Amino acid sequence: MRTIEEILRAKKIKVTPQRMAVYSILKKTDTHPNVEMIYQRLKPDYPAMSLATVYKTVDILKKVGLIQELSVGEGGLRYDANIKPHSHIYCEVCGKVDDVEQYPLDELQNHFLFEKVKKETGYDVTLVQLYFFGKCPQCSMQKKTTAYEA
Amino acid sequence: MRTIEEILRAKKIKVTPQRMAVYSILKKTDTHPNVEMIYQRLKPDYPAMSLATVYKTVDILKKVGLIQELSVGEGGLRYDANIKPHSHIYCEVCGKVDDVEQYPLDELQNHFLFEKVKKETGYDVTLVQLYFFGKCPQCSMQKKTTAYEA
DNA sequence: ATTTCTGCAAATGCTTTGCATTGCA
DNA sequence: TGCAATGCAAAGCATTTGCAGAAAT
Repeated sequence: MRTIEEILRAKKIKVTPQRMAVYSILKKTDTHPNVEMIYQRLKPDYPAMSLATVYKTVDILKKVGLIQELSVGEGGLRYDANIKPHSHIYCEVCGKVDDVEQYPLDELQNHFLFEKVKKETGYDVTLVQLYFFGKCPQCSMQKKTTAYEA
Repeated sequence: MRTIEEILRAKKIKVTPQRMAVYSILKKTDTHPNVEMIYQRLKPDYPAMSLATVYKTVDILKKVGLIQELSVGEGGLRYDANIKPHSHIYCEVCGKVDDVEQYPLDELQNHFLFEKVKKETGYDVTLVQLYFFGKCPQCSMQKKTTAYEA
């Protein structure tokens, strides 16, 4: 089991406090933050940290395979340090993203399915993402108080 | 079987040439274009058409349920008039999006799975999207001629 | 006649880029 | 010391907005 520092150094990528900080934010949350959210959580401890650095850092961590990128359909992207296969669910009301362990993504992740898809499409398949969409418990409970109320 | 015009009028949405044109572009392609691509294909026949109108139109068609929106991880969004459950595959080299019929998305779309996910997450689940990622046949064949060549 | 939509242009907001300075190795 | 990364500010894009004129019902 290699440390993050070892993984980075092995790829000739310098280990900096900013990079470690971004990774540690992602490692200790399951809220799937986007760049702006990561930046805001970093600010108290790293007041000098630049948003551009967060953009560059998530790019590097993604390329190295330490984090995964999620595209839940908001325009922007979200990040997750949990790289075990698992799927996600997006609340279309509040924009929250939660993990879904229930569905056996391993089954989708397996070689046999990838081969099946390759046979149909001709693509070399390397990754699969499963997204659910709906309304989270908190938003469902919320009494409707908007202009759209019936 | 209601016509698109009827569906729009039933929701008090006016039927305009621009809206019909956007829908017809999507109806006759399986390339999952984004807003800019739709705009470019529309231009020859509708030189006065504005990009803003395309943005507004896909939004309306999506809300009405005539088209679906895809988020393949480029940042932007793509559109598909095929609203039958099916999954998609994205070429990470050229950015092409193809349909995948092979995987039985119906199975994922079914009530039982939605209930299972609801039981775990508490979410009211309304939609599922399955995305594959990889390299398309054309890009695989392409002799590597970039600076990154080995 | 009324209401909604379109097209334009401006505004907004997110992401990237260039570059001097700083910091890791 | 040498190379890479950071932080800043500017630039670059994509998307949204406001509104006057045009079009649909």
